[in-house]
Amino acid sequence: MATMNPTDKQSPATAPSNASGSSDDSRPQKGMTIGVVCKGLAQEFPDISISKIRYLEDQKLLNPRRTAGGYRLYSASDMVRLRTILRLQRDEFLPLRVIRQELASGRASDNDGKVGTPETSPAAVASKRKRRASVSVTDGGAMYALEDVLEETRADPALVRELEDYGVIKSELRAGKHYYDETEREIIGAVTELARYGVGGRNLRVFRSSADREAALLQQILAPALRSRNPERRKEALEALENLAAVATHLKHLLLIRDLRKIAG
Amino acid sequence: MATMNPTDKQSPATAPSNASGSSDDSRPQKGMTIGVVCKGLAQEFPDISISKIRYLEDQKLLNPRRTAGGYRLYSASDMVRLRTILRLQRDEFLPLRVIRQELASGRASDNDGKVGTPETSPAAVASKRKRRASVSVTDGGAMYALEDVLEETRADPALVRELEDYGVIKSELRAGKHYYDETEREIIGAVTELARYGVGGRNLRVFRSSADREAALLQQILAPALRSRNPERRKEALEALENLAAVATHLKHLLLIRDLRKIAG
DNA sequence: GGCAGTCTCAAGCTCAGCTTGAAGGCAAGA
DNA sequence: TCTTGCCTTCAAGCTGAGCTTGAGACTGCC
Repeated sequence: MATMNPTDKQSPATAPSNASGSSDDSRPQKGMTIGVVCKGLAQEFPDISISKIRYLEDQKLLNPRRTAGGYRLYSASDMVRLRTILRLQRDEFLPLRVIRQELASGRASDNDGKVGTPETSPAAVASKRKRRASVSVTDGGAMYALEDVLEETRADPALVRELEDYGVIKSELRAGKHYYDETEREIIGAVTELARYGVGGRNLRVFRSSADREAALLQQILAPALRSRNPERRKEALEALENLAAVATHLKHLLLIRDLRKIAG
Repeated sequence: MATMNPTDKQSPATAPSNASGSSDDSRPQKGMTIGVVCKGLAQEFPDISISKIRYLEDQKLLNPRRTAGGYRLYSASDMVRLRTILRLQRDEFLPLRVIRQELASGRASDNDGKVGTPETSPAAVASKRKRRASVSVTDGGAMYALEDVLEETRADPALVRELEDYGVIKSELRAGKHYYDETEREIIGAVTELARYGVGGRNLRVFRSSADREAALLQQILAPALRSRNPERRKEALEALENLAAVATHLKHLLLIRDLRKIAG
């Protein structure tokens, strides 16, 4: 659980109060202070901040307990709620006003469930909205440990190693552990999916090289604007890059489908 | 005009510009001015305004034709697009930046059926229906005349000829006129979009050849099943093919984004 | 020719969603 | 107890998205 918070002070367990530690998780059951909460969320949500958490409370999205002295104390379920809020905001682009309603109406489910919530609602509701993140050129910055990635994607460790060997993915080494950003994680997920159909690691070089070629092409086209000192111009170029990537992907898909149609019929 | 689309709404009722235009509108074929468009959308979107429509164009979400004098002229497909934009904004709370990408990537579909339809059907059905014909290996069969395609996509005729020369698209000749299926039409649309950013026709060979290679790869993997006489097995193989294509496209997009991120700095 | 409709471009406006700073209180180790 | 760092509130400010407004000029149609 290495964190990358800008307001970093890095030390794993600055847990205030003890462990009444009933069970499995090393989570301090008795409630965490706002700073601890913030650090805990920083890896998944790099742009979290203490002031933001306070702001969310101000907006009636949270309501943690308080100590006698007025300190906020966040329980495990507060954490779940907060995580849900941040996910809805980041992935679904919902405004806080709407998130508040979703939560109030019990519609927002958290499929992550470390906490034993019985998950009464139909799964259909949960999967209704798809994840839209990770298709942006500007990286979010969140990092995930190898073990987390493996668990989430249910990928074969050998496959991951193979990918790393082929240079398809590239991890960051920190404190002897591999960390991956969101894109790498999704790449691993996609590759795992392909592997289920029998597409092996060696076939992926095809994909990689064509991606490289296309990237070079797009770069060439936008090179002048990208090199510009003018920040406005640069920002526009980055947006153009994203749009170009989206259109190019769409085009490639269409071409692929067309080819496959020939094959199929 | 001379479309052969089964879902054609050919009702040349030259009714006066009725403000309601509820469901099946009369086709003011030649394009509407911004004021007319605005009034036409006012019932479904009360907070629409002329300046807002212009703003959306400024943000690269629309690109209507112009008269010689500079007046904007909105076609029927412009209207569809605009309506989609407004719906995504109002119902899905998507920011314009994201809507732009959704549209560019062809992901945004227009399922109407607005008023009070409870949509009780399970999500599976909805998402299946949401899939557009042009991304399915089983062709819908609709064909469009060149002139219609040109008008709808606003493509440069020279570009289309170039694409045809490069073998990127292939028309069917019927009664001396070129006809294109839905996929080709979308390919032309995507290419036109790319052309706006300066990606020329000759660059598209890169895309084509990699599509060919990938198609060959997928074919190889599914060849036995595809050759099967058993119709069930064949159907499964076709489904697998579509899934593979979708995942492969996603993977390619991720790889491209990753490369672009390096480029972007 | 006249007049409603439209054009561009720059400036401004509003609101969501935070951030910052000041002035001070709480918790816990030395 | 003291000290140090984390925490508190509150008010003010900032930034970007998403438009609106106004000025001044042009278009298109009767």
